[in-house]
Amino acid sequence: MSRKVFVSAQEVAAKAGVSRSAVSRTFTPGASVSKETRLRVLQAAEELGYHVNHLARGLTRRESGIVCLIVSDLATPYRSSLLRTLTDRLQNSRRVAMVINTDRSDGSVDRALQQAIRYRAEASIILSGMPDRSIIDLCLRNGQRLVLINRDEEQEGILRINLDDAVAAQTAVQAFWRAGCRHLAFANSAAGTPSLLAREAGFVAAAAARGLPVLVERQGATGYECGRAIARRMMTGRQRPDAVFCATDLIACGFMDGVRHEFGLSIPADVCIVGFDDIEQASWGSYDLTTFAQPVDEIALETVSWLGAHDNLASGERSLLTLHAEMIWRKTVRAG
Amino acid sequence: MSRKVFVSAQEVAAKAGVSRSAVSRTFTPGASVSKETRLRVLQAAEELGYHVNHLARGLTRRESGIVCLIVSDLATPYRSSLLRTLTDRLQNSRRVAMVINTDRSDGSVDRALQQAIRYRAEASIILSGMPDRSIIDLCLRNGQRLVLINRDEEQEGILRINLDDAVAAQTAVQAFWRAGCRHLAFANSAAGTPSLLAREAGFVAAAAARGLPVLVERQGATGYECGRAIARRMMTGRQRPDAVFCATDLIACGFMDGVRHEFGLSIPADVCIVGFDDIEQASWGSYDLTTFAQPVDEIALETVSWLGAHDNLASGERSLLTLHAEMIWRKTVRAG
DNA sequence: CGCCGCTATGCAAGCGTGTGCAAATGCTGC
DNA sequence: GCAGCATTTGCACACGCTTGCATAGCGGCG
Repeated sequence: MSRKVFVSAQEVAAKAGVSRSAVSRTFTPGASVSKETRLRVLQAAEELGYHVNHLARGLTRRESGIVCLIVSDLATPYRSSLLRTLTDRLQNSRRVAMVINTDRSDGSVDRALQQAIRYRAEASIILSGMPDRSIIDLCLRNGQRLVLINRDEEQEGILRINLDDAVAAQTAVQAFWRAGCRHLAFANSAAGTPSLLAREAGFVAAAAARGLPVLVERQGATGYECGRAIARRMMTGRQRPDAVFCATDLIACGFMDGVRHEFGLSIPADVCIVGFDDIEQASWGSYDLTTFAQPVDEIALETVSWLGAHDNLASGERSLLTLHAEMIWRKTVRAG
Repeated sequence: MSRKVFVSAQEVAAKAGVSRSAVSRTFTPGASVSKETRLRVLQAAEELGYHVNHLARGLTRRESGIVCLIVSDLATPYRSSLLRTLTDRLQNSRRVAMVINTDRSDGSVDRALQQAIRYRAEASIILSGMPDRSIIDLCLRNGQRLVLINRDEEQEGILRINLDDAVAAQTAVQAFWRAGCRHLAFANSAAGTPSLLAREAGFVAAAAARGLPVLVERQGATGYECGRAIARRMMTGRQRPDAVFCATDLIACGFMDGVRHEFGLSIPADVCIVGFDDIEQASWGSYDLTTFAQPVDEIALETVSWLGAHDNLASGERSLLTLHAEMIWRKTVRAG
């Protein structure tokens, strides 16, 4: 019944009594059509239910309008909120998002990426914490523009968006100091992601500047369970910290739950905590976590605006963007 | 530099010393090519970095391999986990996911959907709670197959996947009853989504079967805040419930935080709680929520398997699938 | 009136593939 | 050696669209 397939520009042209070119031009912004024919075409198109075939258009124009989002741990609060904002912004700029899930470690990632290349995606945005070098190469070699979020890769034609992790870490140290904490610790995962490492290094350095050592713990995959595991280790250790900076809000949530429910300690009286990301759960009553907000909106904005700038000629184009992560004060750090 | 654009089958053919058709057939499963030429083509393709252009292929084959995921509240735990599983499953079946974000209420949704139609997406999967009727129509009218998840639309050529919400609700009532609770309540949002309504109705009916009335509260948008608001209302009301079934885990989390932190009550001693979805946070130490698990894997599996069955001829095809939501026992309901 | 310049339109050549059809090739059995 | 058949290959057209080029129309100006 509705298997009547699709309407082509040809049919619209026939119905409107014009040439196929006229139809094409009607749907091409900036083309030369008279007001009158444009109207007739639009009406005919409306009646027939015509939609420009972007496969064909992409073929001739050599630009597909497809942007590919390469993401791992998609179901994680921070990632999913970034994904939401990006898809929203992209579709508001007349592009469309194709998402590639890199959770599996078998060959399916490569296969998926090749899929994206086959669709001639114009750009890839990599949200994945640790994209293979090979993925990046593949994208570039196939003429895609590339945006890396929180990732360390220096190369031509790619935009990197990072956060001022070191500054944030310093702010955290300062907050802890004012709260009277002198036994600092850092809770990290074993993932080794650049941004996580940067926070850790920044924290250690800022603490050292005040003459404070830092107990660093790295364990497991970035997430809630990792926080709980670290809580167990730290709180049974010889020297209990009284302030811990968690590399991630998820880690912080796990850490807080561990500290409270397994050790009966209270926050911030016994131990102060600061997280990073400002995921939704950080604001929930059970946590009320002081943390640093990922400037998700800004990231998305800068990304699509960079995609919009087609002049990828000058290799001197500003390719590294460092955004600010603002501290959100809640209740897990004692007032100074 | 890498702006050398793309390699076409023509070039591969030249390099391999065969006709372009041979190249095409090499990359078309089931086509007739001799082992020998296939090998030569593959090698040439490898060296040149050739990737079949799916825009062109989609054009002639009249199937794009694109599946469109229409989703609202993408950053929500349940939605994002469903999205993750779906993208994974899709790309494992040689398809690719295009996501359309319907959070904004302005025209951008329609625009985005039209975008998907323009790419000749083969199917749309609607995760959005309340898709406009017009969206559904548009998809169908353009020859897409349609999968509706937790949604009530009876029509030809579409697959509906629902949960046995009523059974779950009945199970919840039973659990509450065994725990000795006699003052039941249902915490719902004002969204009016079919599945939410089904849970509510099922709960009320099952309670009535035992002669128990149910205090029903509907408020705001589905989410954490909604749960907190309802907690405030219910706990200041004349008759405090001692058992509440929350339409969603997010609502349950908000409700629990409200009950605990604003009213100092304890769970499950003072009030038993059951949620729905089994989001990750439900298993966190601060909640340890007894809830019903969305069979996310099963949903994704059924979806792509249905997409794989190309015989959409018989209108009598099984188009409604009711999956089971299993109860996950944790700590928010007293043992029977 | 003739020419210029501008805008609107149509023609036709692509864009990179898939695929039906016919020709070519190779193999088998007589 | 030849008919008969299966397999492989190439040709050429189709898919639906964009766009350069040429042409037609038209108003203005000298």
